Amino acid sequence: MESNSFFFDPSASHGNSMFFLGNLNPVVQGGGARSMMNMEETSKRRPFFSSPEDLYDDDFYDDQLPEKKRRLTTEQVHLLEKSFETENKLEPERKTQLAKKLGLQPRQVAVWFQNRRARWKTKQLERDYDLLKSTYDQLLSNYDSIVMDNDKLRSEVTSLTEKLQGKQETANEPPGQVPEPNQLDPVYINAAAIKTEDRLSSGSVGSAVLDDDAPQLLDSCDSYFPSIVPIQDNSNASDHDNDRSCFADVFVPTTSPSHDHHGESLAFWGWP
DNA sequence: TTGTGTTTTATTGCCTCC
DNA sequence: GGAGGCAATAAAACACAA
Repeated sequence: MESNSFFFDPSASHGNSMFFLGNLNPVVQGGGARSMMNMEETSKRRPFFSSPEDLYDDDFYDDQLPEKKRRLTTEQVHLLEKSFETENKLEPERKTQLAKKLGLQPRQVAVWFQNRRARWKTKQLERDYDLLKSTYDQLLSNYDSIVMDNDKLRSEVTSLTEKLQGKQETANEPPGQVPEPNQLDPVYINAAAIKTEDRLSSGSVGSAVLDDDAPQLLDSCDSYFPSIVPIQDNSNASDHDNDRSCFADVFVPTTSPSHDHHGESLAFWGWP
């Protein structure tokens, strides 16, 4: 099985387990331990899982490339992936079983799962970010079209108001002849319609002209999107959730995602 | 071939849970 | 206090463009 076939031979007399787990060979350690090595020590480094006997074996030097941090074979990775799909946490029994099956140290299996969970979490974060971004973009586009509609309606109201005032002035011209408003007159109907509509649409500038009794709201985020801003109580949200924008609460998922075997991410986002 | 960026394997240190 | 998880990190292995 290629150059690293010894991975699959747990019965081999290398004593790999002790050699690896017992840290008897500092030159094969990674991370901080390695960083402390000088150049001379580095040049003497031997492959992973080599036994003291191997180090004196010429054939060993022929067979094994120096400085090897061996990757798992595709078969090993495949089996580990399958196992990870079933359950992303590793109970001691399963770890031992998998290690035996793969010819790896239980520690290696545990490390692989640890790293795999980290990779999965990163991917999940990317997916969540993409989802949030597309939701945000869609909301932004909706907001823009609503603003445009609103501007259009406002200018319509203004022009109709001006027309109405002009008509009234013309009608008042002959002294002593103040006609009763004819309820069938299109102008009257229009004005009444505007008045009703204006009451329904809170915060229109036009309402100030037509109806001083209508509620006067500030032209703010709150006034135009009352249903968006305070959707739900976020009192138990984390600290960084408190500095939210007008749209922040819109991103609350409408349904809780189902708990799958990767429940870790759900917890990460604070979902129950 | 070589420089550089990415992925994978592994360690370390800290934290939490039992 | 030991076991296990996670974040941060190192370093080998790998991919790939110039």
